[in-house]
Amino acid sequence: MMISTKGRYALRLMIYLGEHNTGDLVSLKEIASRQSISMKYLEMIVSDLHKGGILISGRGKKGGYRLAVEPADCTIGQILKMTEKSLAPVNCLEGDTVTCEKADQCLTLPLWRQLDDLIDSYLESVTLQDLLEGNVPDWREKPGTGFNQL
Amino acid sequence: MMISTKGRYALRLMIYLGEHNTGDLVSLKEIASRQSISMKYLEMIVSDLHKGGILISGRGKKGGYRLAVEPADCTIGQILKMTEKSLAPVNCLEGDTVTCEKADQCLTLPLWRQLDDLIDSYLESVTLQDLLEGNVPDWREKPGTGFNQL
DNA sequence: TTAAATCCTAGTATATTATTTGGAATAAAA
DNA sequence: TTTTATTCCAAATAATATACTAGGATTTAA
Repeated sequence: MMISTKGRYALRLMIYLGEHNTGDLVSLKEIASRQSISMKYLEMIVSDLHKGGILISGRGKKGGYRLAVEPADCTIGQILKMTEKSLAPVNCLEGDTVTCEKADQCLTLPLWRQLDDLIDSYLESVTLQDLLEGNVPDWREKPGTGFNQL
Repeated sequence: MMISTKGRYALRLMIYLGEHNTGDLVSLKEIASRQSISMKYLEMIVSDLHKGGILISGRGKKGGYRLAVEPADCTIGQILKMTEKSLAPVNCLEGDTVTCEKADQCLTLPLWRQLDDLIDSYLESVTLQDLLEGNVPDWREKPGTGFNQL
């Protein structure tokens, strides 16, 4: 499994805020109880998203969070990259450069690179808005359009 | 990371056997030393591949392993499914059926299904022969052909 | 001044992955 | 027939990563 509960919770949180995108702040307490997620765990997740700049927060009583971006401008890839350490399908591709000394003779590395690129491209092609609308793009559909046209 | 060292070692082992595909048996000792992998760890991996029917083994002195299939008929997806518990990108999709009670109202599930299908399709589109030739298909190339035509 | 919230750091429990240990069974070679 | 080199099998342990909790400081509206 490549995407942990942390990333999945982050998505569910972003969806919740997208569904309650009125301009008012929503408290973690509310989200935690509605989504049955530990509030303390959510705090850590929200912290990542806040630092990533896609959430606006307000402290003190009546504090909480709201989206800092338009759902249509926020990709799933962006969200997951803020919360997951890495989206790479293999260890070899974590970090910016491949450190393995056998990299230049490795017959599998090109495979992992392709897979990594494929996954990243797909996740960057889907937006929060798509999820909110229940309109997740089908990668098989309409060859030459949408994802296949990237 | 979705693919563990176990799966990566399995691929490297299959590649080694593909490169020494003479009909003779190759011992784990040889593979372990050439690939710098613990022999005892390889034993477990080879056991999975053997049970999966893509290796032929011989016991006793002069024993070892060789491919039971043509490299062109053996997909990377097949190999990885024999060694990895699951190739699913999220927990939710492990096992045959989705057990989550909120599955029918989950706005993220369709996304995970698409991603899972995309990954599986790509890994099933690449064969051991492709890796041996250094010919890993580029999913972006030639829209409507190869992977894009699936 | 109180209450309800964010914010921050660190600790712990759990699960998964990686690897080792120890040996039985088999078969070729000496 | 004994030795040696191998596969085969089950279980134990070590290392790492993930999930979650604890405790409290800070902020702000009521």
